Amino acid sequence: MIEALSQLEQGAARRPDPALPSAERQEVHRIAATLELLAKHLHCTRRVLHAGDVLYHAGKPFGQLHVVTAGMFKLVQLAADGREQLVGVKFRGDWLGLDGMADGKKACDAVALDTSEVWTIGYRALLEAAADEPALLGALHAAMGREIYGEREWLMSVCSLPTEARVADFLLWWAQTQEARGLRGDQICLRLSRAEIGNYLGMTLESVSRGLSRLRREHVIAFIGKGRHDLHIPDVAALSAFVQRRVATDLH
Amino acid sequence: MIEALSQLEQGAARRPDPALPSAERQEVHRIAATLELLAKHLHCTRRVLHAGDVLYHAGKPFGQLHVVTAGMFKLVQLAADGREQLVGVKFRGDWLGLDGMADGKKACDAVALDTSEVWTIGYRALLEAAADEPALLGALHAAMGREIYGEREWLMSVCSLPTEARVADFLLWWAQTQEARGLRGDQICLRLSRAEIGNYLGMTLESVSRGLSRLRREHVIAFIGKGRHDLHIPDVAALSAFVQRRVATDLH
DNA sequence: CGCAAAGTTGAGCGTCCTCAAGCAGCGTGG
DNA sequence: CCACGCTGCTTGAGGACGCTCAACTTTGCG
Repeated sequence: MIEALSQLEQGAARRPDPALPSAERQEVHRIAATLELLAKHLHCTRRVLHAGDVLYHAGKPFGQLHVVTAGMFKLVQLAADGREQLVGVKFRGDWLGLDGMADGKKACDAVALDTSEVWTIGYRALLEAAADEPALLGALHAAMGREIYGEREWLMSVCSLPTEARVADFLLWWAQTQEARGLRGDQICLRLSRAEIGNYLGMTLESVSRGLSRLRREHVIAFIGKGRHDLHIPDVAALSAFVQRRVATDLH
Repeated sequence: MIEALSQLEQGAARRPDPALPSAERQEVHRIAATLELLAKHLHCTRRVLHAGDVLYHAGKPFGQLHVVTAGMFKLVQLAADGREQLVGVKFRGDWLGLDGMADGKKACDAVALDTSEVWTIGYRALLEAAADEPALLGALHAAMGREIYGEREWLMSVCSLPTEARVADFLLWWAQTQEARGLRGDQICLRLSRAEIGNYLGMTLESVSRGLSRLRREHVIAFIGKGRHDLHIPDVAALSAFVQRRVATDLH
């Protein structure tokens, strides 16, 4: 049981350091190791979804966990009073369905944003297999810890950054997330509408549009092709600097 | 291992306890059962802290988990650029230190807001004990699931409610949280300064003050005593209605 | 009693939202 | 093939909400 902790307790040294190649490698490796672990000890049902497909709906009984192996998902939470909130965007290596552990029911919808693949595993099966291979638990717990930490980071952005910086910070996060997974860190295919981004960022779609336009005008980003969904980030550091400038002036 | 799930998977079904009136009793019972479980199977170090005492600092190596048995804690996260964010307030039954599972280091500071008690357990010890009593894992996972869900709920408030409603929603959450734990649901001792509340809610301390004043003027809340920290909620439903009114008009 | 710290309240202003018009991409059908 | 309409995006003008700045009040503590 002790070995289970190696992954968890040693993973430590990592801090979000922009574009450090080693950090990138490490994340890629971590994900690959986790998937290998799952494949080795569990029966993983693999499923391919296309853009718009719903992996699960809120309210569905909990019992399965999913790991994204390719593509992207959005998580949408619905409040009793009808408010709808985009609460997360998930990439390769992220786990889906963790929120259902609270009360046995999924708390949100998970919808594919692109052609995606998930591996589905039973929660019970995971626990049973963990008796033999405790590292499985380590992987689950690390995923949950990342989920918690990531949401807090996000809350900080929403609470402390003005709209344009929030848009920039969002793109920065997206780019770094992709890069950490071995994908291109300088190019983003936004598969969310302006309205969805605005919902996620706590602003109107017009503000998102204005923010993106501002970034384009300052040559921090550039649109690719006709559509306004694919964009290029010539210099990630410049994007980061854009955010920091707003923080600094805001803290006065 | 299967039995471990009873708590998790059936907890959803609202345990049939017709005599006991509310979800309140259920939550109280759940917490008591969890604490009993921990005490029975683990060596829990009990520690009392006073207002201002730091339970742990960010960056400290992960290895221990804490369960609040009395009092209240705040969680403060510090960003690399100096921004400080209050990311949570924790009461009896809540777990502390879960965020450290992501990368082996605590991600935030935990500070007692009042005279409080925590039970501290080793993560390794928990895993080892879970081999005999799988319900321990169920408790841990449920706590993490609640953490994730709660943060998403909070994100929704911050993103979709105007300032005054956010203040009201915050008080409502606080009152309901207390009530669910068997404490008074109509009385709140805010042990946070206006500045801290503002930080948590993503607004300035002046806006918090104005929001509270507005609620007092409309007799939705009332201050108790000289200090502006203790307040009374004559009608929780009215507080809830105050929030909903803002949602409705905002959704136009 | 006096000082420091925290909270309240008001006035002015800036950011962001609202409303509205115009534009671009794209599928459909004449 | 282009007209057409639909949807989503952009941009502008005006206004409202919330922030800034500042004065004042209250509380708590030596």
